[in-house]
Amino acid sequence: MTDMRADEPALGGLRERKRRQTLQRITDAAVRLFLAQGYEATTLDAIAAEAGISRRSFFSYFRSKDDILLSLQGSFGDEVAAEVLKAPPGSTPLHAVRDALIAACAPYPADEMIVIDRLMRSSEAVQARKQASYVQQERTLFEALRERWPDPERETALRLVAMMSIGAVRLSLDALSREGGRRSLVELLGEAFEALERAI
Amino acid sequence: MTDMRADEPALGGLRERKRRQTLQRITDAAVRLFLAQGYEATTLDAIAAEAGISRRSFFSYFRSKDDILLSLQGSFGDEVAAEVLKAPPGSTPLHAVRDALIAACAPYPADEMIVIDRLMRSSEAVQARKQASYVQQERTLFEALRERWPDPERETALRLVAMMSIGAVRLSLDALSREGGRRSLVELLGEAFEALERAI
DNA sequence: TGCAAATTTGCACTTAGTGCGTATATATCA
DNA sequence: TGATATATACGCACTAAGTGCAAATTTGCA
Repeated sequence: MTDMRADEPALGGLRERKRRQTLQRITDAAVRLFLAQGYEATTLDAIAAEAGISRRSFFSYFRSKDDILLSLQGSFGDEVAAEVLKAPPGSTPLHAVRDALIAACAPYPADEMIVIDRLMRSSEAVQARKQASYVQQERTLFEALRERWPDPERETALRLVAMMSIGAVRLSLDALSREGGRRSLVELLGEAFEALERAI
Repeated sequence: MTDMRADEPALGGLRERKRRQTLQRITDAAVRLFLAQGYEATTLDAIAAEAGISRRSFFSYFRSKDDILLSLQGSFGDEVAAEVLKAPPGSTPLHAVRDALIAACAPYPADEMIVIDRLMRSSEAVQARKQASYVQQERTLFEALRERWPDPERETALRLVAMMSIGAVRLSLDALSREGGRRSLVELLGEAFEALERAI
């Protein structure tokens, strides 16, 4: 389990490294238990024990049990927003977002996404917070779009682009889970945006 | 506080009537306390005491503290869906939804909506579940649309219509709160749909 | 009135999450 | 290297939400 790659020579001091390791250990332990016994049935005591820390210390890594699952989502929204800011001149907002999204999704393996999605559905509270995070991502995306196309006249239109794009992500992820991964997320996203453009 | 109107001659038996009264008393008590001390600072013990019931009985009226606030939203989504099913022949899906939404929103007073919205923002969990309820409403709306326009070819387009419509509701409610009620929800909804149609 | 069903309640329990004080490990600098 | 500051880990006691269960009370109805 020596997880240090040659090209990442132990970033930060020992303190930071240990912290990252512990964080990973907690996440791994939690996901293992969630898959084995279900989310609700897994107590924080069990997770802490499995990760080899005290119950109290858990809360210096996560604010709540829900946050473990939510952290699996990563900082997807920010990546997309950063990409949108770099959209080449002449491109349309919708195309820029589509390309950014597809580029950002491509690296993630579908089966992992499906597992995470299934886990998240097992808790109503987590599921709800996931929906809320879409709204947050929509906001982030809108801010990026407004910075890239600052014309005040377009503001409402950009709000709609953000809304429709995040909506497309949502519909695509739903479809991915529904279909059990028969088609890739990139493919589904492409299709969703195609439908979007046909409608427009 | 005799709350019986002449045209509603005590629906149901005494049991049902008392139950509705108690439900109302709990809601009133809770909202009063939330406004006075804030959501998080108000305990279930306090709500139960204020409503004149035991803490244990509270849970035979609401599944959780969050549910009190969520219940204030009403069954908006179902009303809209029912209205969409009755859309006149020849109307387009987007117009049908727009009209249904505007009709359904009209009766609710803006200031009340703003108060509820503000209360909901005071709890992250409640706010999250509110976003989740939008997703649910989107699903309900889509089902209604598919029933009214059953052509399988249009299914994806109808999914998008549902998404954009609920999105418009979300953006309009946000704007209502942001503007503090200077413009009515009906007006804001109309504007949102106008922008939507311009984009299409 | 008397019996069945629904409602209310108290009590004990589990779990999530917080505050606080202390011990221990790591970082920094002389 | 050693002293000191700082971050981390932990134990303990606490609050508050939510559940299961069984007894007590109230209501519906014959």
